[in-house]
Amino acid sequence: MKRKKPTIHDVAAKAGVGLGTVSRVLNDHPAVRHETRARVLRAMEELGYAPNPHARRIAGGRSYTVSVLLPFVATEFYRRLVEGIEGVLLEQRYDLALFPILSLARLKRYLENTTLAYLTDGLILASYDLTERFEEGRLPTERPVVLVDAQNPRYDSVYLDNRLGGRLAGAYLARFPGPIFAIAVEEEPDRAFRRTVFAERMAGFQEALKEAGRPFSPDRLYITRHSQEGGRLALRHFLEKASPPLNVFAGADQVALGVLEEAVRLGLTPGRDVRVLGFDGHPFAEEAGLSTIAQPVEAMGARAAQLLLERMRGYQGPPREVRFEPVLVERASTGTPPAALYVP
Amino acid sequence: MKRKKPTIHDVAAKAGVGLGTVSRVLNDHPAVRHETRARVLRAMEELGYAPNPHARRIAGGRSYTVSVLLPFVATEFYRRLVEGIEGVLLEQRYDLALFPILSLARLKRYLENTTLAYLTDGLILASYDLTERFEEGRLPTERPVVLVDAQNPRYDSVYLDNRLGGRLAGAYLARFPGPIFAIAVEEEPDRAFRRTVFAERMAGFQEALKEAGRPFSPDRLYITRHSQEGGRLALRHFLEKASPPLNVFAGADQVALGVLEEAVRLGLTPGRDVRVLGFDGHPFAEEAGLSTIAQPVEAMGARAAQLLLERMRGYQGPPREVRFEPVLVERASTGTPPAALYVP
DNA sequence: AAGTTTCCGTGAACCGCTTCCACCCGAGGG
DNA sequence: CCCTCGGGTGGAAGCGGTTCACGGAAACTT
Repeated sequence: MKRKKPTIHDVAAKAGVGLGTVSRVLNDHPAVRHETRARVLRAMEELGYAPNPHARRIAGGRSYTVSVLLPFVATEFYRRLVEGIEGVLLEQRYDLALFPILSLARLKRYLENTTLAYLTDGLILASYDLTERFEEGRLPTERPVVLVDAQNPRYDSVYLDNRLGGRLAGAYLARFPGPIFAIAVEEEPDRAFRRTVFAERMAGFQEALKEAGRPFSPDRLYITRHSQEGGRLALRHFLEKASPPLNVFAGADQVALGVLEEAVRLGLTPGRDVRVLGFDGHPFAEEAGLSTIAQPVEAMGARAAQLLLERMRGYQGPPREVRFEPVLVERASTGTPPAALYVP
Repeated sequence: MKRKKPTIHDVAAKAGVGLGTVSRVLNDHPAVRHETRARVLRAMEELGYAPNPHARRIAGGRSYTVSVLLPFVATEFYRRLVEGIEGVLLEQRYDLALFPILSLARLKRYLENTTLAYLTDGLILASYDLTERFEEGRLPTERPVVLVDAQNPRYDSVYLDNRLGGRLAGAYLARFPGPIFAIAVEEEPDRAFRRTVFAERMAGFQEALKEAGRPFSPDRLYITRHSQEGGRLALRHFLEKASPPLNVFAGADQVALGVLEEAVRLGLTPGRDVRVLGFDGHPFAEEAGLSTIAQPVEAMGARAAQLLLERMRGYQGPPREVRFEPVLVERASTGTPPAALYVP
C-alpha cells in the first residue's frame, strides 16, 4: 500500500488554505501572514511534502538545479572544480547535476536539445567549448550559461591564464643551469574534444625562455598522454639527448610525477640532477614535494557558480570574462627551498 | 527576437493532426498510420522540435533519464563504473545524470526527497548504501533503484565478491617465501560514508592465509589512506619489521603502486625483493606491471544499468543480487611471469 | 444491406506547480 | 459615513506533455 506522494493540494487542504498560498510559502513570497505561513509549513512537515522540481520548472518556476557538463575524466582537476561549484550552490540551496561527456556519441546527444541538461535553471560548461558546434555559437537553451576553463565571447567565462602560467614556468627554469626540456600533453585526436590549454602553456613557456635569452628548441619537446607513465617515458627520452643536470617542465602535475619517479628509479636526485616543475597545483603535488604552477581550481569553480547564480537572478549585463592567475609554488623537486625532497 | 521553443501543439498544427497523434508518434505507439507518422516527424524536423523531459515526466510519462548517485572521488573505479553504465544507457537512448555526494551536507540534501535525483526514471546508487538511513530501508522514491558495489536485500544489487578477492590474494601470496604484509585502506571517519569493501578484502585474505597454514598476525597490517603515498609509508614501515624478500598485499591498486615506487626508490627489485599484489585491476596496473586482483568494474556498471532498465520496463520480481567474481592477474610485480618488471 | 470489428485519430482531462487576477477586509482619509 | 488603498488570500488558467474515452470510416461478417 504505497501512499502516493502528497501534492500541493494535500497541503492546502490540510492547512485549510488555498493553493496559491501554499505556493507562495514555497517560493518565499512576502505576502503571506506569518501565522498562515507557519500553519502551511507545519502541514508540509506532517505530510512529508516535498515539491516536485519537474512540475516547478514546467510551470515556469525554478527547479533549483544547475547542470554541469564536463568530461568525466577521473582527474583531480574536475574533482576540485566540482567541489568549488558545489560549495557555492549548496549554500544557496541549489542542487547540482553532472552530465558527463564520455563519448562522441554522448556528445552528439548533448548537442540535441532534448536532454534534461538544458532544462535546469542554469548550465556550467567545463573545459569543452561546445558553443562552436552550434549555429551562431549559442547553446540550444534559453537559460544562463557559464563556461569554466574555457573562454568565450558570448557567455560568461572563468578561465586560467595558461599562457601566463607557461611564462612563469619558463622564467623560473631559465634561471637554472643545464638544458631545459618540456613535456606537453597530447590533444585528443577527435576535434570535438580538443582543448587548447596545454598548447597555451607551452606557448607561454617558450615565449619566456626566449625573452630570457635561452630559446627553446623544438626537439626538446616531448608529447605524451596525460599520465605518469608519460612522464617516465619522457625523462628517459630526454636522458638520451643530454646528461644530468637537466630541467624539465611538465604541462601537468600528473605527468611531472612520472618524471620524478623515473628519476628516482634511475638513481637520480630530483632537485639536483633533475629539476622538475609541474602544472596544476593539485594536492598530491604537495605530498610529492613537486614544484608546480598552481591554479586555483576550486576558486574558479566557485566563481563560475556565482556568475551563474547572478544570471539566474536576472542579471542582464554583457558577458564577463574572469581571468585567474596561476602562481609558482617552489618545492623540493626544483631543488631550491626545503631541505631534501625525501626524508626517510 | 528569441523564438520560443516549439511545443507539441505547434507540431500538431503544422502536421495537421491532433495532439494525441503527435504524442503517440513521440512514444512509438503502434496505432499511427505510417504516412501520418512520417508527416508528424517531418513537422518536428522542420520546427526543430524536441520534447521537454520535465513535461513528459510530470504528465506521467518517462523522462528518459537515469540518475546515478555516487561519491565523486577522482578515482579510476568510478570512471570505469560510469563508463559501463553509460554504454548500456546510451544504446537505449537514455540519458545519464550524475549526482555527486561530496559532503555530508550534500548527503543530507539527498536524504530529503526534494531533489531531481529521485525524479528521473530510475536510480543507481554506487558504493554507499544509503538505504539504511531511511525508515524501513527504502529510499524516498517510487522509481526503481539498483545498487552497485553494495549489497542490499530490498533492491537489486550488483557487487563484487570482495571476500573472494581477498582469498585469492591470500592463497596466492601464501605460496611465496618470506613474511607477508597487508595494507588496508582506512574507512571514512564519518559513519555515513563508511564502506565495508576493504574490510571484506582483508577478512578474506586472512582467512585464506590461515587455511594455508600461514596465519596473519595483526601487526603486519598497515592502515592508510587511499593514495600512493600511503603505499610508500607502508613499505617503509614494513621494512623496519622485516628484511627482504617480503610480500605485500595492498587493498587497492593505487596503494600498491606506491609500494612499488617506494621499493624502486629504495633500490629493491619488485617481484624479487618485494612482491606486490594490488586489488582493482585498473588500467594503470597493467602499465605498471602490477599483479592484481582484478574486478570487472565496467561489466558491473553495465549489468546494473540492465537491471534498472528491466525494472523500468515493468519487471516486478523479487530483488536480485548479482555477484561478480574477481580474477587474479599475474604480472611482474610478483615476480612470476613476464621477464622483468622494467625494461629500459 | 445492416451490423460488427478494427484501425486511426481527436481532444478533454489531468500531472503538480506558478502566476495572476479577483476579491475580501480593515485602516486611514475626506 | 462613504471611499480608497493595500495586504492577504483563493482559485482559474496555463506550462508541455500523456492518456483515455470516444467517434468516424473502412474492412469484415452473416
